[in-house]
Amino acid sequence: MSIQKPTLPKGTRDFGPQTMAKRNYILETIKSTFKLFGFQQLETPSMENLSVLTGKYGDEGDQLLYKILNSGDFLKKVSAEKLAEGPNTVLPLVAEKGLRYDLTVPFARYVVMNRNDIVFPFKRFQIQPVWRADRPQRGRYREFYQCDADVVGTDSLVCEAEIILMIKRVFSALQLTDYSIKINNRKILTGISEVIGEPGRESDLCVSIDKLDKIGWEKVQEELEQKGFSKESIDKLGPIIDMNSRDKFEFLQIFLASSEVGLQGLNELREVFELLKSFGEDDEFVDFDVVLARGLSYYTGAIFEVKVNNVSIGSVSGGGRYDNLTGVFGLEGVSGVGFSFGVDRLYDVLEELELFPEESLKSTTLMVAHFGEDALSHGLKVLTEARKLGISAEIFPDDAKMKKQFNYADKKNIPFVIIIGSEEIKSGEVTLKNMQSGEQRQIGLQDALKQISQSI
RNA sequence: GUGGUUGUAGCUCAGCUGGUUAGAGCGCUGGUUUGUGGAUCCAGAGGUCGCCGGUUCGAACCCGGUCUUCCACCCCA
Repeated sequence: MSIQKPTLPKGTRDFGPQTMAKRNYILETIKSTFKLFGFQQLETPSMENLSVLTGKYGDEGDQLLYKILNSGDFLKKVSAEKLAEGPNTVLPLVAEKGLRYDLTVPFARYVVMNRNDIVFPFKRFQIQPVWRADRPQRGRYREFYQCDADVVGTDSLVCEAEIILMIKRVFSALQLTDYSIKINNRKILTGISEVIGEPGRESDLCVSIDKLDKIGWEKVQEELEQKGFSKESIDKLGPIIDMNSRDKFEFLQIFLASSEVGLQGLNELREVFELLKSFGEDDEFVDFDVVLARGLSYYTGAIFEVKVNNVSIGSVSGGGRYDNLTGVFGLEGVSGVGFSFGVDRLYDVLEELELFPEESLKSTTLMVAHFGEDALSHGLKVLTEARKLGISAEIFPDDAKMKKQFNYADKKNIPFVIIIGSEEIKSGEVTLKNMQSGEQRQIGLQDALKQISQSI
């Protein structure tokens, strides 16, 4: 029997202790911010019934869903004729569950199932892994975490403003100082498509315009042409693309004059900026970006996207307002606005900018090193005393050489070591060593612990 | 899903157009120091060269398949 090397499924990762420490630093910051703004946590199962998931993400999305093979004899319902009809017929017969693809659909399902108990507006946040059978790349995984916050059951633009505030709070807590929160409104895009003479085609327009940053204006024009946009329409788009320096509100007020919905979007956006002022906040970091589209087709109002400047990573957060979250599950009229932090990408950003604080890496504060059995049992009391004071402490559990014990403390980044041996047992004191400075001296246990608590 | 790319020690990589017992640095273990860690010095352990098959007298090297990695497209966080 040959021993096989264990491997991880494609596109999945382990998070080791150091990685987890850093991830938790990010996650805790986000979580506390959500809570501060009155959001409550929701968790839903990793698996949903396939009927809940399919058809919600388009044909491509369905391809990317992980399906779970039925337990037991999963071929029970598959006859030879059915099999001959191909995979689309067989799939529902062999799999009735799937792994969640995002957090929005499970959330919608939850809202519908609990509509009588939920008090609207309902503010929930949810931080859980999702799965997609995509082909992995850097920063793209088959299992990754989403970090969503949504408010449903209100049209108030206060929610939009608060999303901006939450993003600002999280980023400032993470010491990020160079980033921009891009904001736009889907209605403005609709208005633009009307004004240029291509009404109802804003989806196609959005998808192409969204690539402006990546591929440039020339290529966007080509793509639009390919999609059947007329030359005149595309030309009318020109002023929008290079309006960056002018007053956007002023310009669009005139440009969109003939489009009711466009003007409405413009007003909504204006109000969001007004609300920010009412909060006593400025619009630092906030950019009105007319060409921000986001590929997602279900946004109907505000659209957000956050980019950290001068790093190689794309957007780290995004979201928007949508109508009718729960319509597919038979509950009409529940609209909302939500956004999401890309934890994995934030991690990469902080790593690239070296912004993880030292403290986020420390595990144990104090380690007890000892010589032999007597010293070890003496050391256990030290642990108890330390833990009473809230100092995270551990003892080297084996009877090992000092060198080995110190090595362990060093590798684990433990800042303090208390040494116990026959001398200390005799004198009733302990030897406290500061691992960073290398200083050490014999003092009473309580003094030593006091010193440690003060330094953390 | 389409096209390409990568895979040698725990890690980062050498390995000449296929030729005996596959190398380095870092790390690891032990010693120098049987009461002291983090750049000293010495010694040592560790590899079915991703996996399966083929070509060959002979394969880490060539061919096919498969898995994995990364990249572009599609799409997306």
